[in-house]
Amino acid sequence: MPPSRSVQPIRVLTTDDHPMLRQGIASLLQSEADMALAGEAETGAEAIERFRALRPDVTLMDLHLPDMDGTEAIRRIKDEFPAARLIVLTTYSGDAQILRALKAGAAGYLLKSALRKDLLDAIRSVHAGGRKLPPDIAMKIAEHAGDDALSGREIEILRLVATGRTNKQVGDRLSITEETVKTHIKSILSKLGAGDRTEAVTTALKRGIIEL
Amino acid sequence: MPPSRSVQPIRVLTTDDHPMLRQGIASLLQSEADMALAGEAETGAEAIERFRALRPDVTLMDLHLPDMDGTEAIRRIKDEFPAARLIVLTTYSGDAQILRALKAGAAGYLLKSALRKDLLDAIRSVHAGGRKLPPDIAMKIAEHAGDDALSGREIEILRLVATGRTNKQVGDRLSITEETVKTHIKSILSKLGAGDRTEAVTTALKRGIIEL
DNA sequence: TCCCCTATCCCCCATTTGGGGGTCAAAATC
DNA sequence: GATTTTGACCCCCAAATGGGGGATAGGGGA
Repeated sequence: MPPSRSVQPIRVLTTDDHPMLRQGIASLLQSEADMALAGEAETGAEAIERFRALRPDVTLMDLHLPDMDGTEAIRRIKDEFPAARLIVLTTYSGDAQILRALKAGAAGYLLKSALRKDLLDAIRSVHAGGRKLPPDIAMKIAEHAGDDALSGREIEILRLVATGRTNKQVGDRLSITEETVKTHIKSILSKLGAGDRTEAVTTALKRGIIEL
Repeated sequence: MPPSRSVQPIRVLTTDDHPMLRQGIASLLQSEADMALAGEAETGAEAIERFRALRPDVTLMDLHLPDMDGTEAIRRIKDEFPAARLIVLTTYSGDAQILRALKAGAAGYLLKSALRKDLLDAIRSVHAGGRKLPPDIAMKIAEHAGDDALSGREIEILRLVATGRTNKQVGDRLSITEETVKTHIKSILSKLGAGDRTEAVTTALKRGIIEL
C-alpha cells in the first residue's frame, strides 16, 4: 500500500482573475482524495508571492492576468524554483502563446474548455514529473513548426503597424529610416504568409504573436 | 415572513463551454439558500433546448459558444419566451458586443472577472425584474454613445479587409465596383476614427464590432 | 575562423490606398 | 409625404504600400 498517497495530497495553487473559475477548481479538488487546494492567486505578483509562501506541488496559471503576462509569472517562478511544476490553464490557443509558455517552463497547457477529468489527469501527470499537451494543442504548434519566428524587432514594428501608423511614423518612433521599416515589413509579410499589413496583423493576433 | 423565498428558490440555468466555470457557479448557487441550479448547457442549441424543458427563472449566458453567438441564443430564447430573464456572463467587453446583447434582450451583463457576490446580486436583481450593468460596463457603452454605428454592409466589407483583401478583391467578392468599396472604406475610417484600414480592423476588434 | 542571422540603409516602380469632391435610387424613418 | 440613411457609382490626385533587387555592419553560434 502507498501511504504517501493518502497522507500527502497533491497541493495545488490556482492563478486566475476569474473568481468563479477558481471556485470551480476548488470544488473539483475537494472531491478528489489525492488533491488539496493549497491557495489561490488573482495576479502574477500574487502568484509568485503565494508560491514562495506555500511551495505548492502543482501551480495552475492563466495567461491573462491583470498585472503581467502569465508566461512572465511562470518565468519568474521557474527562475527562483527550477523544480516548480506549472500548468497553463487559459482560453488562448495561438501557437506562439503556447510555445512561449512551454519555453518559460510550463509542463502542461490546457484550455478552459477542457473537461474536469482532463484537468485532474493533467495535475496528476505533471505532478508525477510528466508533461501534458492535449492533441489539439500539440497540433497547433506542429502546424507552424517549420516557420521561422518573427524577430523581436519585427514584432515591435508589427505592433506599431497594428495601431495604424505608416511606415514613416514607425520609423520616426523607432529612430530608423522608413526604408528600414519597409525591409522589416517585407520580411514580416513573407514569414506570416500575409498579403498586406492588415492581414499580417490579423494572423499575428490569431497566432498569439501580438495582442490587441 | 415571506414563505415564497424559502420554498421557491431562484432556478438558474448556466450556459458556458467551460466545465470548470460551470462547476464554480454550481457550487456558488449551492451555498445560497434562495437559489438552485436548474440545469447546465454547453452550446447555444442546448441552452434553448434546456430553457424549453426547464423554464429557469434566470439564465446565465456566455457570448462565446461552440455553435453560435450567445447573443443569437438570447434572441431566440426571448423570441419564444419574452418573459425570460437572461444575464450575459463573459470575458468580452467591447461596447458593440454589450450593446448587441442588451438589444437582444439581456437584462444584465457581467464579466467573468466579477466577484462571486456580484454575480449573486445580479441574479437576484434580474430575477426581481431589474437590470444589472456594472459601472465599468455602462461606461463602455457610454464612451461610444454618440458614434453612429457601422452599417451591415460596412461590417461585411471590414471583415473582408481584415483577411487581407484589396479593395478590388472585396468588390469582386461582393459584386460591386472597387469605387464603391472605396466609398464604404472612407465611411468606415471616419466612423471608427481610424487613420488606415489596419487601424480600422484593430479598433473594430477591440470594440467587438468584428471578431477574429 | 567562418557563416548566418539580424538590423540597417538604399534604389526603382507598379499598384494600392485614402482624401477631396459629386450624383442617384431605393429603403427606412419620421 | 418628406426627410434621412444606405448603398452604389464616378472623377482626380497625392501619398503610402509592396515587390524586386542590392549593400553593409555586427553578433552569435558551429
